[in-house]
Amino acid sequence: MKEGITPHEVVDRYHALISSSFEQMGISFDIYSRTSNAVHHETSQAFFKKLYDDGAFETKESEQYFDEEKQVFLADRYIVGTCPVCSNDKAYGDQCEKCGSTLSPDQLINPHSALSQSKPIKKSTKHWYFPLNKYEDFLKQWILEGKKDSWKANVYGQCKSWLDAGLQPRAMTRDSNWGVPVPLTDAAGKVLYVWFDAPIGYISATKELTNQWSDYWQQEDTKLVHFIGKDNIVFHCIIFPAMLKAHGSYILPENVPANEFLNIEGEKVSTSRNWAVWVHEYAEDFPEMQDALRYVLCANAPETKDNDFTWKDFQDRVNNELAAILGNYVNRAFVLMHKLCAGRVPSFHQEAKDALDSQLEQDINAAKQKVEHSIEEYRFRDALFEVIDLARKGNKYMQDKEPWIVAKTLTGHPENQKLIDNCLHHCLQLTANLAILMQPFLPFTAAKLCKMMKVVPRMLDWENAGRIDLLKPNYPLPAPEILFRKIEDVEVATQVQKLKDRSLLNNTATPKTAKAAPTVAAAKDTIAFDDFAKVDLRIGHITAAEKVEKADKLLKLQIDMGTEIRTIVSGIALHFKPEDIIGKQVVVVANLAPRKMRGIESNGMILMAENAEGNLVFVAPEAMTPAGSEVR
RNA sequence: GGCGAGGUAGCUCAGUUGGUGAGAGCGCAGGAUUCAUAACCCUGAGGUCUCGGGUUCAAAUCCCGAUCUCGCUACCA
Repeated sequence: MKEGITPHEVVDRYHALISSSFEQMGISFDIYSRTSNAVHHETSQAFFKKLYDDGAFETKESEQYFDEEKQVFLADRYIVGTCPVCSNDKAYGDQCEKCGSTLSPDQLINPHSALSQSKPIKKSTKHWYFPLNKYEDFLKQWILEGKKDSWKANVYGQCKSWLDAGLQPRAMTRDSNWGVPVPLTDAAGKVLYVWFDAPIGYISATKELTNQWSDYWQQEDTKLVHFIGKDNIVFHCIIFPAMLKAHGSYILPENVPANEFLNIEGEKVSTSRNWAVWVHEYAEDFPEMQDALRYVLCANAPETKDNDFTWKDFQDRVNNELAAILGNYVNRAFVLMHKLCAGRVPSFHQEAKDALDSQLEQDINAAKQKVEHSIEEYRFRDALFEVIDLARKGNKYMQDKEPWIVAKTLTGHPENQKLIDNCLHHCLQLTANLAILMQPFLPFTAAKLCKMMKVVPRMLDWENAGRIDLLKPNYPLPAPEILFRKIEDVEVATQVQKLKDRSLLNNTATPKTAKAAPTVAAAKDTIAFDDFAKVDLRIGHITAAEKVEKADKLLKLQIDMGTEIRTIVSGIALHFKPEDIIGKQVVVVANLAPRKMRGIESNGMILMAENAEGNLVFVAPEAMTPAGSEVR
């Protein structure tokens, strides 16, 4: 949290920003709410109370150390005291780093708070645990057996992974002052665990929307579907359903079609590194082109695996699919109609109907079925493809019929006007169908088409799809407008450059870390010089490095300390290859108590700088400095 | 390390319960055309379906092993 801004103000700001971004892109919600509302507090508290009254929770009460000065409960590692085993007076509540003993805070002699140095009092704290393990059988049956065929492989597999590993009771309360208070008399200073109350927020929002909220949540024929990213699967598929089951009067999710991740230009999206395309900036750079972005994001959605958004691909898809296939189709249909049919919707002459006409009618109907089916199966990529494919069929139909060629025969054969009429009649009806089918994906373009076809928005009702009598014959239509303009090469280059420039800027200008840890002091307390002087910092040279087996993050380093070679285990394996760091200078905390990691004793610790992304940089002297040199 | 999801033409992806010579879109090459946003339409080239074993009359599809990518998880003070 930045200086002087309350969590509530942060929520306000982002709620507004995100809300307006959705609006700009034509994404609307029946209710777009937040969990800081009163109705949500009531709802989630009532939910909790119901489970509580039913005895669904297990409480675990424990005497925990409490810092009276800071008014917070202290996590084990924020308690320091004397180790009962080796008498080290800097032992932590969970472990003594000198002798490596695993400790509990109670074992410490003369414990004190690491936050304020004050002597913590023992205070009893109680937390309510939801015994997920008791719902394992239910979840296994419900998901592993019941959802095997309907849920996506990535979702099903992730759930199976959790269930096979075995579920544990999970604390549903926290000691904090931000959040929804636990609705019990003996729970002062406690709030609901965020993943307990957040999904209940869906229920709260429904209540906010309508008095009929229970129709959405308590009727057997309601389908509850969660559209989420893969990082939220466990909460929506395991924890929330178990909660709903425990409560007893709610329906369970029908499906949770979680998507994978979307990268940008080959890199993970990161707001802190500013590797992102911001909606409000897109809106500025590409005015009136919301549908272009909507199209590309949907056509390239990570439905089955992680995908990559690139501006080049954006350009290709907009230019080749939206502009050349869809936009151009509509345009040529309108232009031809103006040239060959006097600017009016031509009649269809049954007597001149041929096989191509019948085929097109079938195609229109089939397209509706396919789009519908795909949407119901949550296959939006496929659905969108079918929309474009229908335009493709329209282009082919027009090409096969060649009304502009037929027009040249009119002087000798005036009856051929019927062929032209039939062709354009169908082409226009197909355009109307395109408007309906594209509406869920490209609402701005659908609206534009309505205007061009001079029909009311109601024509876009889904039931109208497949019909070939949507436009009335003899109805005069205006000149067409261009639906999609092309994206120029320079625009692609500009966007890519923008992305890179900004991200670079962010990397050099240390971003604010946004660690949400309210019970932990942001800055450490002042220490006396004597305390600092106890730390023996030295320059070391890495002489050897190898990966530690069975540990992804650990490297076993040999460090030349001048007088000795030390073994230090460090959690940097994800950032550096062993062979690349040999010879590097590092700053070593030389008098840190030894600690065993993965069975290897580590004698000291090397200093690294870490940015908000968790990227590591060596802290080292600017110039070559002999091993063993002191750092002060 | 354990677990999950992926690895199919240059790119993005389809490939139902194993079975007619492996598909689509884009890109590329060639052709045709001009109503249209140098758009559309036609034709074509391109893949030892990540690799190695196995089961089978038959495997992209099933089994075992390896490898790469992403995620969850453990180990990082």
